[in-house]
Amino acid sequence: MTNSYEPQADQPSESPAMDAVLRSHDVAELAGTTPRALRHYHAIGLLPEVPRDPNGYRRYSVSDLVRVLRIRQLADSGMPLRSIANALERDGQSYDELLAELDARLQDQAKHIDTQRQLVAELRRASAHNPWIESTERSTATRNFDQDVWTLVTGTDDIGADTASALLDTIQDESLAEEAGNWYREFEELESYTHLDHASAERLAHRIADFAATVVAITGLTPTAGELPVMALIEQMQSERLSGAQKDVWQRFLSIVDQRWETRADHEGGSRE
Amino acid sequence: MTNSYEPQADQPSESPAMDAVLRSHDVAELAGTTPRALRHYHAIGLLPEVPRDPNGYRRYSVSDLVRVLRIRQLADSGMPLRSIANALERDGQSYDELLAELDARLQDQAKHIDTQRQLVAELRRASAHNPWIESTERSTATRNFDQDVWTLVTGTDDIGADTASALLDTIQDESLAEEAGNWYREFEELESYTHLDHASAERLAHRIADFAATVVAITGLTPTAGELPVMALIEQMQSERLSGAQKDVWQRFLSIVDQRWETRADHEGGSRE
DNA sequence: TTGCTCCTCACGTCACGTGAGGTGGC
DNA sequence: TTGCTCCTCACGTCACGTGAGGTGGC
Repeated sequence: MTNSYEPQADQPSESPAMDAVLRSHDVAELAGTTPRALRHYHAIGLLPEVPRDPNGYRRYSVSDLVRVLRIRQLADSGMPLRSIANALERDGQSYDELLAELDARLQDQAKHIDTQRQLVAELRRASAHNPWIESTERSTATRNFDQDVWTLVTGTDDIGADTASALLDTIQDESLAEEAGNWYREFEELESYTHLDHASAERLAHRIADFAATVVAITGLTPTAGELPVMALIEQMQSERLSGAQKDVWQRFLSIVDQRWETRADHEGGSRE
Repeated sequence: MTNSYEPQADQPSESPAMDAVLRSHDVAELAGTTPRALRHYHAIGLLPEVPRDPNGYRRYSVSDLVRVLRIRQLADSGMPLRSIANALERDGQSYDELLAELDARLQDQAKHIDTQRQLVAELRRASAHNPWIESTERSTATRNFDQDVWTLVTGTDDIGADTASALLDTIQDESLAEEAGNWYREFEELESYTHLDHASAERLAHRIADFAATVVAITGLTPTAGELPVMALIEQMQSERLSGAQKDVWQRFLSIVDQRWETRADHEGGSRE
């Protein structure tokens, strides 16, 4: 296609014969797309079929190019192809309404992405500073277990990630971290034992219960957390993966906490309902 | 699944039997998704197959639930499923790098949406105030033609939409709008004529050329725009859609402009190259 | 004859939703 | 027997990209 005149001798006309042929490649390039995309538009009826050359090549007019340009303007703006045909046959007023709707949808998408980025930020924060959970002092099995508990707590809706984080922060407090580390190490060492003698089990269970009491006192949390569905899941995971000795100690720990709590509730004349 | 103990008589164990079965619906609900999605994860190998009940139902453990929760956390954050398996078996350091990459991609997406919204805004501005083009004084054919020229000019890369807008604004200037409307109405009335007598054609062509000279003087644009590829397209569209009389007048107009320009270039001793 | 552009199928993409058709336990 | 949940195919979605296989003009 050139800018020069090419008068056709056989066809006298006052205007020059500007019959240079636009083929799919030309139209596509001018509109910033590909021949394949044009065929796609034909296939879905968005772009009417155009006449063919004897060899089957499509012959586009400038008017066809204009339609393709408009299709691309709207598609590049994020409008789905099946809305575009409709949009192009509207007049100013309702055309603008369509664009307003499109903009609203784009705004929703932007908000959604923003939400996703906040989730990513939360995941990064959680994985970055969870020294208690990530501590390399612990065995792989223990670490995996703790990470899974963390996922259960933060991933289900029962307990907010905030509450869980606050709890972890409390435990990581200097005055508590050492004692936590001590009983947890003992507990971890039971990993490969199916049984434990009564006295040792009771001793460790009480130690954990004392620690729990301290945490409860500091945070103001109540042990009724045991009634949350997610706690049932955690208990079931314990039965799936803890050793016999560990399960024994943990059951004793839970019994002690229950007893103490009931005693206290009686004293205060309160009820747990 | 309840929080109560259900000891199994045949199987003495120190820990309660927490063997409540998690089925696809349970796991899906706890993780905020659907059984169908879980089957999909199995199918693509993201979630290992789990044991079945005699009736073929899948039996999930809490550990399986944990994996699903992690899958959903990442998927909700916008990570594609095929990256998630990889992400879940990494340790802290490289896991965080993956999340950083994810965040970068999300940021790109946000920018893309922002670009799209700017395009929508441009389209709305263009359709909102183009009184010259949208004027109901003109015939449908003329209006369509002008709109198509506008699309060609703004949709291809030759001329910036800014330059085009500035040109339109100039024409819409009060001192020019009336004369523009006058000759354009005359030109439009030739819509259904194939021929026009020599004198009338010359008179109208000169009138248009005078107007063009005024615009050129005001805007400082040079008539070399005729050498741009998009001008060839516009000329071809004229040959596709203008009447014989209109094409005649337009060719005369172009000749007059060319002559005047060459004369002036000679006077100034300049050249158009 | 080789290279280039065009053509028509037709599969693949992404994360499931949605029937279709069938089965097991209340 | 009816209703519910689960199961396995298998198609549809969105806008083309990407070969596969073939043809016409230089």
